[in-house]
Order: sequence, then structure tokens, then C-alpha cells
Amino acid sequence: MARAVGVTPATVSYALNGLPGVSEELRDQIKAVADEMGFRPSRLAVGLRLGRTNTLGLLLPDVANPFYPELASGVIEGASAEGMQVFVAQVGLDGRDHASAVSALVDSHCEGLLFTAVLPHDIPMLTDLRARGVPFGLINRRIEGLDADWVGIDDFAAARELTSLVLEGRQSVAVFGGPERSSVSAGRAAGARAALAAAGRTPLPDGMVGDLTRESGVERARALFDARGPVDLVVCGNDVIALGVMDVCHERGLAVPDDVAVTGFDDMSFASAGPLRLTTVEVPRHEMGRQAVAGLRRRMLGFTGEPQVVELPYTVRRRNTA
Amino acid sequence: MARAVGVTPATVSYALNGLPGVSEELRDQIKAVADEMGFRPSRLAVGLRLGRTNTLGLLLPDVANPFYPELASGVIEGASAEGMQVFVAQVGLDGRDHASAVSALVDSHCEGLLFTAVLPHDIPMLTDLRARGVPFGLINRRIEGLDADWVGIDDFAAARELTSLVLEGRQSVAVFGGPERSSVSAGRAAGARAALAAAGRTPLPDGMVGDLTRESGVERARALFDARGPVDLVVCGNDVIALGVMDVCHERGLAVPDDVAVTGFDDMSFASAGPLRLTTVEVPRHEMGRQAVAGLRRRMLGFTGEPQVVELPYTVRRRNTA
DNA sequence: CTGAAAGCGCTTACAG
DNA sequence: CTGAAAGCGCTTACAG
Repeated sequence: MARAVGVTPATVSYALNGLPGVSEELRDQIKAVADEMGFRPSRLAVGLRLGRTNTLGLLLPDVANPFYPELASGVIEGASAEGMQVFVAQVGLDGRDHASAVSALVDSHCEGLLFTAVLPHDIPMLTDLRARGVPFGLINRRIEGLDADWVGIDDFAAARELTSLVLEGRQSVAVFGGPERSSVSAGRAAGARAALAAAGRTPLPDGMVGDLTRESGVERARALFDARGPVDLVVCGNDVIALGVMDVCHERGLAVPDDVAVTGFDDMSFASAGPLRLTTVEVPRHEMGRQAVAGLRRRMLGFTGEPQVVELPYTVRRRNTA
Repeated sequence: MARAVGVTPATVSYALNGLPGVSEELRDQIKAVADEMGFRPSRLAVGLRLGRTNTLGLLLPDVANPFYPELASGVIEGASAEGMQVFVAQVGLDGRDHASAVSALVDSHCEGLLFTAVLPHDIPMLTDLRARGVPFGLINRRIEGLDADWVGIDDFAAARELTSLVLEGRQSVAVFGGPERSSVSAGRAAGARAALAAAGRTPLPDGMVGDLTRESGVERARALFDARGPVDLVVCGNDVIALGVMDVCHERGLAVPDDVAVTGFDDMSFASAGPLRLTTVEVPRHEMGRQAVAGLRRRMLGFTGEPQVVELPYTVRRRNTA
């Protein structure tokens, strides 16, 4: 490329990066030739030289839960708008493989990492990351005892609001939460309990903890109905669990919401499919991704202030399942 | 790192890469120190030196359609199993931004690219890519007139099989396909038509082409029912369209499948939600991703044979909507 | 068996 | 205003 114009690589670099020290005429000529040849600087070489790669890493748990792809979409879109590229790595639902995924990402000189499913046992890995000076942010889940940038919603308040809204006239209430150690699931379950407590009630002890899957919803609903017959209301930790609960209602001939009311959480696209129009909380997944990138970007640019906590607005959607 | 052991970087490189020319004793010592210090070679430097980055790029259209995340999951999993990392880039539904996404990926020295939503107008971009020696593969959609590695299913046969299966007793049949230029949508629509033709029938001309979205399903169903009243069967280009059609059936008090039968395509997880149990075709999305990586990997390793076409098995799932 | 040197493709002080 | 040189962190022929 340099040879084509008859100058040194240095001059090309100056010209293309708009630095002073090269005449306008020559600059234009170099730019023209670069365009013509389709010359583009190697990001590898630039990264190595500058120590800045414009790359970030995103860690996602498995994709059976459509929550994550939409979050990822926000991250990729936000990154792309800033000229950054995104390595996406996949980790187990329980955060298995976090460590190896992280080291692969760090080896590739990601300038920042975004985590979407942290659990308490990830603390050593994260403090190690911090010690190595790699900025990171948490999306959705957070960890008690680890101050870090975080983007999410107030799951407690949202669950309390949703539950209060549908509680009227419902006596026996089950809360089908998610994994015990997930801050998000814990917040949602606590919010539901708080709403019940405000009405002077306590939830049934059945099925409070479990996976955020449809199968888990099915299993827990079967066990619950076997043990207690149809209950009045099942508050679910996410829409997917709610789907499983409604599968069981259907299988046992129970009408939703007349016999059993059901609420979800997240407002996935399928939550309002056909006759099934789930009462749930809309979580701004895409925006969470964008905001997380914005925060990480600031860190990458050297911001060293206090951990930033971004709590986004949610929307309770009352439809026809509760 | 080299200094810590008191040898040159060269010796460290030899030791860590298991090359001959360094005593076992020294090798062990170097490995021990490397582990202790958490030393990991910079992928940037290795990439620059070797011209091999162990990185691939995946281009996805927007994620509203849950088809793609599961495909992406297969790609990421397959790549990870081979020690490769994946840059994920997002392009518009109609392949807008393909060119700029591709050049960003190429700048980052991706050794191969995987496309999931190519259209005929992408041909120049792809031939240019080939001219530059960057291997690529197509998943799901392909393009007539461009020989390239491809992984997918036989959409024509699957749609024909599905349609024949549910055709009995259904007189007026609409086919709600996807975008005209998508090979996948075209194949599915043609398969449905072939099944109809075999029964001596032709589809209604309404709504044959449209987006693969729920909104499009809603709009087309409304227009169809307005024009012709309830039809006997609507064959949809994917599950999401089918969802929209069933929304309209519900809104107009039409029973599925008694008044209107509906079929989908893809078998997304929500396709069998509660009372809604869509008759559809299961597409092995995850496996498509894995196979595409395997094929691309061979190319990256220098395989230059004929374009490889991998047609994966599908499964027709007859449930209760048709 | 080990060390010194060149080079991957850039950028950036530093001389001219 | 332009060119020669060093260096980012590695790997790999090439001498010793």
C-alpha cells in the first residue's frame, strides 16, 4: 500500500489517521489509493501496537431461554454503534465454564467483559479480573458483596406490584421462583412474598425454588396440584415457567385464570400468543444490553469512579391469565 | 515471563508449544512458572505472527425471530470445542449492513465467516470475499448461482410432506410464505404448492409473500378472512407467522383446527405452548450451527474441494392445530 | 540443547 | 513536511 503511493508506511498511517505532518494533497492521494485498493488497517496489528482492540466479550448462559438473545442484541447493537466488536461466549446455566470462557476472552485482549448470569461462586473469578485491570459489567443478575457496574430492573418492586395487582380474591398462592442464588430470582420471589405479606398472607411452601425452564414449571405444577389440588394463583419467576404451569392446567382441565391464575415475568414475545395472553412484567432486555455497553465503554475509556448502578423502568402487563 | 525463568522468549515459546529443542527439565520448569504467573500467550501477537487467529465471524439478522439464537448457539458451541472464538455481528433482516459488518469482521482477521440470511443481492459481496481468500459458509438460506458450502434442510420436501399430511378434507388453502428472495421461504412455499398440486388443487393467491413476523401473520390473516371468510387451512412459512394467524382466529372466534387449520415451520419452543400445540416441522437449528462450523473449519485448514452441501434431517410434528 | 535475529502490520516519537 | 527507527508480543528458521 505504501509502495503503491511511493511513501513510507508511516506517512500512510499519518494520512489515514488524520494526523498533522502530511500535506493535504498527499493525504487525499493516499486516501484515494486506499479506497481503491480496499486497504484497511489490520485490527490485529493496531491492537498489538496500541494495546486497544475495540473488542468486548459477552458471556451468555445457554440460549434455551429467549431472554438472553434479546439482551445480546442490545449489546451487539450498542457495541457496533461505537465501532466495537463482540466476542460471544457461552457458559453453562449455572455459570460452569465461566473461568475458561473468561480466560479465552482475556487472551484475545477483550477490553471489557459483560456478564449476564453471575452467581456468588463467581466472585473469585471477578476479583481476579479486576486485579488484572479488565473492566467488566453485570447485566440482570448481580452478586451481594461485589461492587460492580450493573444494569437491570428493580425485580423486587416489579414482582410486588404484579402480585398485588392480581391478588384480589385469590386465597391459596404458590410462588414458583428460579434458582436460589440468582439475585434476580431471589428479588422476584421476595417481591411476591412482600405483596402477600401486605395482604396478610403467606405463600404455599411448594416449589419455591427451581430451574427457569418449562419442564421445571411442569414438574412443580404437577407436584403442587397433586399435593393440594388446584391453587388459586401461581406467581412464576419467568414466562417460561408460567408456560409449563399452564401446560399442566391444560392437561388437567383447569381453566386459566378462572380455576388457576398464572403470572409470568419478562414478557417474552410468545407470552401473548393467541388465547394465551400472559399477565407479566415487561423487562427492557434490549435496552439493558445497550446501557451495559455504554457503561463498559466509559470504563474502557478510563473512568474509575464508583460502581454505576442503572435501574431501568419496567412495565407490568396485565393480560388475561391473572 | 522469560526473564522470570532466566531464558529468552524463544525458549519459552518452544517449551510452551512443545517443540523440540528444549530439555524436559527446563520445559517443566517453564510450564510451572507459566502456570504460576497465569501467563497466557497473547492471541493478538500470535495471530499477527502466524496469520491464524482462530476466530470466526457469524452474521445474524435481527433476533426477534428465535430461530437464529439457537443456530448461533450451535455455532458458538462448535467453535468453542475447536478452541475458536466467535465474533457475532448483526445485520438487518434484509441483509442491510452485510457489507460493513463483513469488512469489520475481515479487518479483525476472522479466518472464516458464517452467513445465516443471504439474499441474491449479496452475491457481489460474497464473490469479493472469495477473491480475498476468506472462506465462508451459508446456513439455512442459500443463493442460486453461487456455489458455496451450505448447511440446511430440504425445505421443499419438508413443506410438501407437512402439507400433504394435513390436507385431507381441507378445500380452501392459503400459503403464507416468507420473503420472496429467501431460498428457504421459496422452498417451503413451493413444497406446499406441490402438495396441493398433487391433490389437484391450487392455493389461494392471498398473502403468499410477506415478512416472517407475527405482525405479518396478523395482517395477512385479517386481509384473507375479510376477503374470503374463514379458509380451511393456512400453511405458514414459519411458526411466528402461524402465531399471528392464530391471533386472528382467536380474535374472530374461529376455532383451530376445526374452523381453520394452521401449520407452522421450525418448531420453536413456544410452538407447543399450553393449548396451542402447533403442527410444524422441527428444524435442527443447533446441529445446523455445529455442522456449519465443522465445514468452515475444514476450509480454514486448507480444504479446497467442491462446495459441500449438508442436508440435515427434519421431523414433521403433527400436533393439534392441523 | 540454547540464544540472537528477523518479521507479522501497524503507530509514534524522533531526526532531517 | 517527510523518512528512518523502534517496538507492541509473539514464532521460527538460523547460528552457535
